[in-house]
Amino acid sequence: MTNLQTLRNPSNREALELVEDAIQSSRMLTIVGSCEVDYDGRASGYLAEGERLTLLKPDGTVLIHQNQDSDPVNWQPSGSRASASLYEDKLKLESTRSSPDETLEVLFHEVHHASAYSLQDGVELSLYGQESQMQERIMNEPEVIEDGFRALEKERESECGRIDVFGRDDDGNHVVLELKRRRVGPEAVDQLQRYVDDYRDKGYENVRGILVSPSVTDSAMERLEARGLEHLELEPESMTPQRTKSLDEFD
Amino acid sequence: MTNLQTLRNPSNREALELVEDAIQSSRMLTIVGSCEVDYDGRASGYLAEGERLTLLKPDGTVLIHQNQDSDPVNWQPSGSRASASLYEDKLKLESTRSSPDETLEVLFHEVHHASAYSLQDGVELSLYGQESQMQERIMNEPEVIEDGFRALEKERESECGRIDVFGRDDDGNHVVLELKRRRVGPEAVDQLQRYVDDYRDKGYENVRGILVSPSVTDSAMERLEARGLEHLELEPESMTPQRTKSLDEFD
DNA sequence: AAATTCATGTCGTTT
DNA sequence: AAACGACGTGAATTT
Repeated sequence: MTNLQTLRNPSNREALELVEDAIQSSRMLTIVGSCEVDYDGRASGYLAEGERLTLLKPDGTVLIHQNQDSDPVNWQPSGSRASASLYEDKLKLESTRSSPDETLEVLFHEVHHASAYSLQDGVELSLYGQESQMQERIMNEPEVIEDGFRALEKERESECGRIDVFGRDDDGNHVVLELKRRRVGPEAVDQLQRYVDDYRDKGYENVRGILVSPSVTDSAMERLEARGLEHLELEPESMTPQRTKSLDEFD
Repeated sequence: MTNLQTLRNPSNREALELVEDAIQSSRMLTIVGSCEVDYDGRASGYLAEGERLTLLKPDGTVLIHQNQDSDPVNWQPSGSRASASLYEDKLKLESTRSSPDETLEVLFHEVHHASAYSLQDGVELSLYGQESQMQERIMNEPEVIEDGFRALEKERESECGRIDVFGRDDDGNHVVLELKRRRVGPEAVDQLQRYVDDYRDKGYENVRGILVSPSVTDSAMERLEARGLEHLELEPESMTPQRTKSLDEFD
């Protein structure tokens, strides 16, 4: 890694120089110090003075992290534009974006530590066990749904969103599948229902709706039954269908 | 701030010492270096070697950030437990959690910079413009919904979730309100419908459902009309109801 | 621990 | 830019 710069207990003026340099040269920047934060945009917020870690990325992302929690206490998403200045002898980091118009102001009373990094990283994460992989599996092996099922199309358009998988069963019924990678509640039933409604409105008859997921909550199952919709148990990770009980397993 | 420790281009053995010390003493830790990452849990993933910034918080949170994006490329949420070791001369940071069982392994080939911080911060964010504030406003000033509306209860239980606001109108109808702080699509209509269904199932008659939000999409409006549900325009931030047209504004 | 919902959600994709 | 849905969503709240 080239260009690692660090300041320990700098004056706010020294810190400003590093911050402006990091923004200019598109380097990742960390600032640890005592600050207060103002946010105004979709909502508005104020965070009184305290010690936090602020991260400014080359793409404009700003993250302010406290001692706890995955989520930053304040932030600005990628595409925002940052600038720094001195305000009453304090270091002010300002980030703005548009649509929606939002501003984030971080006022550092004291900077304890600031660093700028040039990170070399072109690698992307490979992730397994997503809904898209359930979809591929079903397109390739439609029999995991049921004998005689034919998967005709994925991402088929409807009036209110895309249908994960559309197909036909052995009896010639149309079948709408809604896939979920994890256990789901009644909102997933309603999502399936929207697509089924849509095809019935278009004049299709004999439309079955099947929710495909590892499991569903009780209230989701009630709602499925009330609407005449079905559930099929399927795991995303191993992508193996419901395992039948072994001979040693009794009720 | 007490106890700021920093290592620049340390050996992996030196870095290990700092990491273990930070974990032991519950300090915030940043590690910038070249690493590969393995994740296994609800899904599984692999991130090949590259330079990133890793953040380990005192509460067990782990965040691995690349040059871009708000979201970490890999992470472990708060409550996870971290440990460090040397593995084939490399620094291995391992974090595990249970329910769900998940493990994250960060293998540093080279550490460029590592720092540990004790952050003093007991302050919480004050945030305005949330749904809960729309709710309070409506409980206090029910006339923002309509003349004669009485707000009887918030967070009232139903079979499938809590109703934001439950009340009665001037004609004695029961009224279910679903509040949203921003523009919403058809899924919000279905959420409202679930609560209305539930009260009708319980034998209530004359149940009105009103979606309260700054605006709705076209498909949401269609679905509202098809279901006989209503929409009321209300902003979360200023919390002022839909402004009536001034005399200068014509169609 | 399970269920439910909000969120300044963020992010990807398509229209 | 708007709409729509997935996400290893996270976080809060209640049962």
